[in-house]
Amino acid sequence: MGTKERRAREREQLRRQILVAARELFVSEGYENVSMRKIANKIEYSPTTIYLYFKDKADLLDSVCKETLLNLLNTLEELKNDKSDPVESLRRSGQAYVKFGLKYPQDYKLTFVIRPQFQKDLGLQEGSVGERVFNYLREMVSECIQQKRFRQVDIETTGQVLWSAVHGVTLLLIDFPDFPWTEKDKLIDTVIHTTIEGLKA
Amino acid sequence: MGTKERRAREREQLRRQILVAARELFVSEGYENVSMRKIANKIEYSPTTIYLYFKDKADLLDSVCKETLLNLLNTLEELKNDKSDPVESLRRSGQAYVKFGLKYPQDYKLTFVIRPQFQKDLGLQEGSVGERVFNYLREMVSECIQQKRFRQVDIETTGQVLWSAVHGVTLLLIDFPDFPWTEKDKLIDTVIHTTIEGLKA
DNA sequence: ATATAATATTAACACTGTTAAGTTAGATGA
DNA sequence: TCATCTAACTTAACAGTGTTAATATTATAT
Repeated sequence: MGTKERRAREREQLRRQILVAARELFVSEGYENVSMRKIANKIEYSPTTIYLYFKDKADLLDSVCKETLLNLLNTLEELKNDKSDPVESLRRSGQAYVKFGLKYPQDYKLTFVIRPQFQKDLGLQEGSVGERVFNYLREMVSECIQQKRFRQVDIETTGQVLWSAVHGVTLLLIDFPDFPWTEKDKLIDTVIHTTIEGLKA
Repeated sequence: MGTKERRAREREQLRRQILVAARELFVSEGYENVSMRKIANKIEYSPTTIYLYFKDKADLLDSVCKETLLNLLNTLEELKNDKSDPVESLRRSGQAYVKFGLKYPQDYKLTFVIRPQFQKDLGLQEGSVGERVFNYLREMVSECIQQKRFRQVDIETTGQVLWSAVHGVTLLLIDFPDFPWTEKDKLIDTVIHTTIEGLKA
């Protein structure tokens, strides 16, 4: 009597299919240029079927972004083996963060700019992926402080400062591609280096 | 024979009326929730009249944002009399920038996030207001370097680093109001202070 | 008064997100 | 086996979108 399980599996499969189609379209055409009908066409279902799996378009976006955050978290945690000095670890994490944003610029914008516009009250709730990402940052920072490599600043503020820096440079590079930037990698390096220098003991 | 002038004046008046109505609605309801019909209703004209004054909705947004940039520029240039030490001047400019963004969060997002999404190729063209804002930053930075208060870094990169920092913290505070931030002013201070410290000689 | 130019409106097109009602197919129980 | 029930999906519709073309109105110039 595995029919119940099979049904559940099929259900999950279609849900994923929708999610994949939605992400592809959001990324290639931009959230506001993607209609439920376009997504439906892509998966060869009627538009209203999507509503059996997601509350509305914003919910669809929400799910896509949660996946993105999970990908970001995995990317960062791959660096955790790195047992070099904590400041160098933090620097690499910053690099990885920006690199992730520039590798998937549309996903990054969806997650950190578009989503907050539609989904209010995402204040990093208990156990969310967003919280886990920020916890990662906290650990990195905490290590630097414990080892007296940074001056005695509080962990929260320091984490937020670092986040501001990498978020800022990532978004600027994405949003103003025609601005006469310094060579990209140099700019990213300098942003991270400058911030870290400013935090040192 | 001042009828031509009067007509031109009236034309400009209506143009401004549209612009004001559009900004108010964009700010209170968000760009994507504002329809041409809503704007038209507000000024008691038919929707299509707007198209006699603006190419399309994106053009309307564009004009609103140019105004915002001008306001930002004026806000910053008021500080120019400030003949205190150049590092302190720069710090105050950073403060003013973030403060402006938080005072008009929707306008800030329209200008620095929404507009680039619709208006491609705004790479800081010759003589634009955006260029003038960045020039302001260049001057501030250049003064710090000339007086040997910063180490010998190139002006462009330094400017971009500072912009990244203030842009980042501004957007984060706007987009994630429910995040457990350090006390706002302290965070802003720390972001700017840290960046400047990292640039010092 | 009439022709001309500028300005504004009406009607329409092809879309949008979303809901309510209706249909179909497969599993369940007798 | 047959009726029933239920989950999955679709059709039709609503009120709204940006934008264009054609039309109407108004004010100026001749």
